[in-house]
Amino acid sequence: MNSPTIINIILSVVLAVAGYLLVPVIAANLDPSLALAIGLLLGGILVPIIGSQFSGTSSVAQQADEENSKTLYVGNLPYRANEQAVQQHFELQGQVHSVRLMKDRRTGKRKGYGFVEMTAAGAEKAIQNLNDSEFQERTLKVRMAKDKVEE
DNA sequence: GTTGAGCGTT
Repeated sequence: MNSPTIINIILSVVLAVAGYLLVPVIAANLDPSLALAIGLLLGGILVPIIGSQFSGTSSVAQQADEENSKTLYVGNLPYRANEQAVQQHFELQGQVHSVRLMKDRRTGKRKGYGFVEMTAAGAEKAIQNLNDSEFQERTLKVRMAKDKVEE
């Protein structure tokens, strides 16, 4: 479950060893220990980027909270609503991890719906309290999101 | 600058 942490360590070591072995070939007069340091540095920079491509998480601190998080589908949002307002609205029900308002990739115009990721307890409360409730003159639709691995 | 059912992001 928490394999990203282990994978990060392994990738860091692999990159460090690779740097240790490759640098003498590239620059024969360079200190091998310096190559090891460069390898570790590359690991520290690249691994979080690579890891985020797989798990969607970039911080170890977030993983504990994301373990029991659920994604809500929120429809009928007003076009003028921004993520901050939506997040503050849902935070009244529980801890909000992320808010994604879907917009057209070309024009950037909002499509009027989005996804709110929050704790399981907060998600349940949000559905009960925020579904069919008023938000900036609009009646919200709040449900559990499809597909994505939940719970 | 408009619109109004829906389930998306590398």
